[in-house]
Amino acid sequence: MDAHYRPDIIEPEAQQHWDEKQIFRATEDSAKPKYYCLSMFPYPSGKLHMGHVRNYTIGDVLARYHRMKGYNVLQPMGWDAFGLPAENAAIANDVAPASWTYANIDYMRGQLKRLGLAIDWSRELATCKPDYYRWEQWLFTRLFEKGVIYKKMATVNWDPVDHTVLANEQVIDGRGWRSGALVEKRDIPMYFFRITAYAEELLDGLDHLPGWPERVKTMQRNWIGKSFGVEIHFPLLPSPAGGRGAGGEGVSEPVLKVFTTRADTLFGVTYVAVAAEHPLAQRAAETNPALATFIHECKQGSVAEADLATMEKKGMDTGLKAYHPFTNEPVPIYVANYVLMGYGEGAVMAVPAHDERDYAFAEKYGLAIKPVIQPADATLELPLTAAYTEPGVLFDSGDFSGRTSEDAIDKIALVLKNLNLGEKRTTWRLRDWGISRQRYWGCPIPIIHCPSCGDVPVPEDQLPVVLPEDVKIDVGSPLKKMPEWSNCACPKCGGKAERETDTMDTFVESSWYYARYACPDNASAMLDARAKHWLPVDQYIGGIEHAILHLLYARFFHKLMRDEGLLGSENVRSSDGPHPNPLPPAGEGANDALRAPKTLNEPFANLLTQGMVIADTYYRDLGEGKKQWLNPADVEVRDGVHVLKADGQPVQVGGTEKMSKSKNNGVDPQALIDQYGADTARLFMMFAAPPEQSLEWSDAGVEGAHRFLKRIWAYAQRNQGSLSQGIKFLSSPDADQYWKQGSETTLSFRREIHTILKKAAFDLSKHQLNTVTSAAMKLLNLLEQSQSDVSNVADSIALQGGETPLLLNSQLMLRAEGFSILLRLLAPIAPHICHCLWKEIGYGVDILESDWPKVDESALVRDEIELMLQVNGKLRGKIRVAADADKAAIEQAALASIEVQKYMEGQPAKKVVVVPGRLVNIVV
RNA sequence: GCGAAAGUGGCGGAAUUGGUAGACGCACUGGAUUUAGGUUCCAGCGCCUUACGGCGUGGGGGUUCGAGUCCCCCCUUUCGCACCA
Repeated sequence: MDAHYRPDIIEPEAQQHWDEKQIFRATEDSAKPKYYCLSMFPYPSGKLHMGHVRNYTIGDVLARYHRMKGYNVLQPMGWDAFGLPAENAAIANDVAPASWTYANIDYMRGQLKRLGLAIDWSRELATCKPDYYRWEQWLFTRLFEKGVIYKKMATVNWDPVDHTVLANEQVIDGRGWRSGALVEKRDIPMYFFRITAYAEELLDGLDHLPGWPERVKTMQRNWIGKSFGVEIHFPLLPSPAGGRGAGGEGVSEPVLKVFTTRADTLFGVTYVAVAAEHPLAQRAAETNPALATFIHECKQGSVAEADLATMEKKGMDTGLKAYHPFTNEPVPIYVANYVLMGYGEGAVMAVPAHDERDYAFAEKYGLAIKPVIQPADATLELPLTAAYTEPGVLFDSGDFSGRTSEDAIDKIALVLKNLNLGEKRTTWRLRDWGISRQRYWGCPIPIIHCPSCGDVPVPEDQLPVVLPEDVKIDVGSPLKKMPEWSNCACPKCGGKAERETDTMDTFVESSWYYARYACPDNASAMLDARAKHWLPVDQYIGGIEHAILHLLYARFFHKLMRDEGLLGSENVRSSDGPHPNPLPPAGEGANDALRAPKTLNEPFANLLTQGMVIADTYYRDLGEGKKQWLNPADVEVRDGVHVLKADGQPVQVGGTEKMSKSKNNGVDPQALIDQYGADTARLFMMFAAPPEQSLEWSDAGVEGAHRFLKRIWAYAQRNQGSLSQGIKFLSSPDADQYWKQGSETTLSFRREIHTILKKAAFDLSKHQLNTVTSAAMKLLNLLEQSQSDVSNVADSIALQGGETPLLLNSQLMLRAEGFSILLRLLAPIAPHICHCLWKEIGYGVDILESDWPKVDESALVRDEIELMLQVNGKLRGKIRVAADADKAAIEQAALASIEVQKYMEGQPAKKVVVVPGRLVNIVV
């Protein structure tokens, strides 16, 4: 054994051992229960960042822990390889997106391997390879034929200078990021997934995901946004006296349809507002140049909802009127920039008295504000100074006055229905998923446009539609300039036709990769029986930023694949059933596996959303509001001042922010691993913060983590002889006898060790890995303290292999047992050093094959316990009582305590609260 | 703007889930070892106070014998908002 801890030597050795034994290769034929542990796959941006290291370390710790607990673990890895950055890099560096991507993958794969992750690399996949995306195209054609995918117009950001569609990210302050031109909205045809058809199921499914964080489920529920409301028709012509109702066959009275969740406020409507794209607005604009100009203005700006919601609310009167369905009074129709054509009916009824946005709009344009709702137990103070948005009781509302909001909504809907002027409706905030992208580096949409047959899906035998990789990129997709690629024959009529040149949203690839890992080598089917074996994913780990979109799309795809019969027939719309691979017998820590039933119609049974990695920022003012951001690695503290290492001059300290290129505060994980080794990097990441919280980078913290590993190494090195002696006693048939002969000190050390282990097992079940790490540190502290309990005599005898006095056996056992618990507890977090020491000391050949340490409950038993004494809730003292003392005895002992009597000041106890095992509170 | 979370020493964080606030680590201070730097080891370390003691978990209020934890209001920060991944 080397005298010094040398990660540069032991880490490659351990990794070579795992490689040669193919120890992480997962097979389907194991008798053990399966555990599919998946971390979100990386986009191959160039090199790993700290967020990756954190994500994959968390996943690896859970994978290794479950392996030691006796599960058949699958942990795969792949590449989310299509996407916008490859096209930007291609323009910047004059390389093809494909070769840039493949080079990045090769480099990053090497980095991941250097981290020592327990990954089954035989299942690696990259979404930009035809053997992956061909199945996405295949599924697309099936869904297109089923009508789950359809085409319609949709609004995008249009750069009028570059003549390209822009991603929201590429719109900065309403302008294109390269051209600087004011962005416009433009309608183009796009393909859509009918995700709204699954809205109900996606919503209900959340109730069957106990292993998901509550906040993620809440966010998804709100995103799906089921709301019950009323569709109301505002006639566009005044009603002839006495009669209303349906028009004749196929002919209907012209109406303006709106949807509202607050039908109770209907009598407070003072105007209606329509989107700029609404047909009514368009028609009015034909004869109204000012309105036409305004509508054109509304077209400016991005389509991002955050922009739409924060922009100044503007509107203009169309001059048209709609007629109140009950009072028949005319109300003006406004065009408003905050009404979205793509949402609901593209029109809203406005009730300024009871809606904040409508109130502000009415104030601005001098529209009437008519209150119709008041609190149940009070009257409104008039005139209103702000919208009253709470439900209440109706007044000034015709026959409905006096009803509560809830009651009125039902009644109003009923009357409207009888008049054929509306009805109750359920609406969803969720919109269908538009997946067409006018970009090159993505999966081609497998559609052929034929002048006579229309949109024809590419037949199965012509798949995949291969994306040409050897291209030059400038502005716009090269596919649109490659007739040799896009010209083709119509599969139906054989006539001249053209391929679709749009590609798919990269979210499509990441919506099903988790299933393909089960069978990445299958060239004849998207999924096979192996997918049925491994799914659902038992533990999914990734950033909280994916809480809504990616996780919702993946859940949606799971249901699509199920309905295609791809996940095994018994998985189709079935309820819970027995698990084919039962859990190992319940024991300590058994609650850690929230195992999913195989029939769960969800892809991810348990979800862990890790926080981001943040770091300090430093900058120098360059004047004119410009800042030069300096990397933390180049900054140091001299005499309490932050200075740049290069010139020794002070720098400004910014905030602590997410590691990013723009703030230049990223710390390169490679440098960290090169300097300290993978185990230190992993240990620091796990220790510095609980997985779900953000993690603040700290060089000093890394030093601390490294110091701990060095201490472990030194301890093992120093005690090698007595540890192997202890191992012999532990495995001897007399072990129990030896424990019984242990000194009080030895037994109390052992009690502490097992208490720490028990707490660590509990923490692991909660995935609270920072306190598991601190448990390992506590164990080493204890073992070092207990050192003095074992005499030097014992050490030298043990080292010589001679007989030890009986009294010392338990002390040697304590060391050997404690250290073995420490190594096994730490093995998932710092696998290399634990692998090496386990073998060197002689615990066994491979720590991965050892059992997870068990708590010896008999070691936890104690005779006396300490109770806190409180007087009026304030801590005033402590007493020791027998562990089995009853309440009366405890109360008596507490009242007799000198500290308590001092603070009672002779007053009688009003009440005595005894919390067994914890405290006594005396109220005077 | 809407939706969701988080605020605890100088710092990262812990608190057996309503019962000893500050585990573990970092930083710092003192000491030992070392020619020195580094390393390693030992001790101390919430704030105020000479002390007795008091105060203390973003701010304000409430429930309770007892609140970091539960409820209400406010402030700040972070994440998401459908074409970044």
